[in-house]
Amino acid sequence: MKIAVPAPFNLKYTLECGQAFRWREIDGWYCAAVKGQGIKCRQVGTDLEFFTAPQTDNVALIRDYFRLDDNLTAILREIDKDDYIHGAIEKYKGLRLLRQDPWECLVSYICSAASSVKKIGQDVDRISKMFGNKLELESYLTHTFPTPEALARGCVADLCACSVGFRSEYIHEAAKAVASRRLDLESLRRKPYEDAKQILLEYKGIGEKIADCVLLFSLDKLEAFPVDRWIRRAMQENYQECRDANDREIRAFASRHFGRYTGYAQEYIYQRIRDESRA
DNA sequence: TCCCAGGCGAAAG
DNA sequence: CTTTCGCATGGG
Repeated sequence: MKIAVPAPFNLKYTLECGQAFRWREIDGWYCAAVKGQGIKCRQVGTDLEFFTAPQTDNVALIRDYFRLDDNLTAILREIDKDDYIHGAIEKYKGLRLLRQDPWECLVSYICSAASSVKKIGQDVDRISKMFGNKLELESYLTHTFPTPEALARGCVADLCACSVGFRSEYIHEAAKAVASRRLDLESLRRKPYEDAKQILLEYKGIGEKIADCVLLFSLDKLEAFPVDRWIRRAMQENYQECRDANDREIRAFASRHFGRYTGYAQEYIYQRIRDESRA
């Protein structure tokens, strides 16, 4: 299956920027399990070629997951407020936020605390292999991310075996909350950003940064601006107003500086600071 | 071997 | 209220 994607669109930047953790590049194709479906895809110019399974040719899934309805040109124009982010926009133009599954996103970012992008992917893979279902797509073998019920049924020791360490109890508690309907992640999509965030903050292991990541990467809160150690450094070093700012002040500055799409600004800045410090 | 990693919660100031 | 420290584990 092949669809034309709206420019700008860059699949590599979108899948390798560190917002999602289970994509693997094999022979020029990106493969992953997304929302219970296997996806294998590649970009050829302005086309996105893909396979999905077990539902074949699932265009709706692709359009939703890659946020193809976002007018990225208009969004980038709106956040292009200064030289620093302008440089990031020029270099990473086509990077799109994803609309991930909220449950997988929540667990992934609970795993992200004091970890690395590589290890998070390993953790989520181990969790999927232990608790998820087998999935085959065009000879690519993987596992779906487990349902909250599957994780809630498991024990904390099994999660520990996935090498998530001190995060295992946080994950298990979240699984029980979602499986029991005490926490309805999908309902947060319809609530105002601040209300949704306060609900997530009630759970152990979910702080300001992780809540913002879940809201931004899976629940359509483009006004969220997750502040991690990299973003903190980038903002303090490049914005006079943030020189001595704490995380709360950095979020407040970003919100008034970049406007309603500050979450997109965060992802472009994250890419720039990561690339420049890798050198 | 040592240090760091898309933080967080609890203790201490 | 803000700052400091311990936390499990794997990778560089």
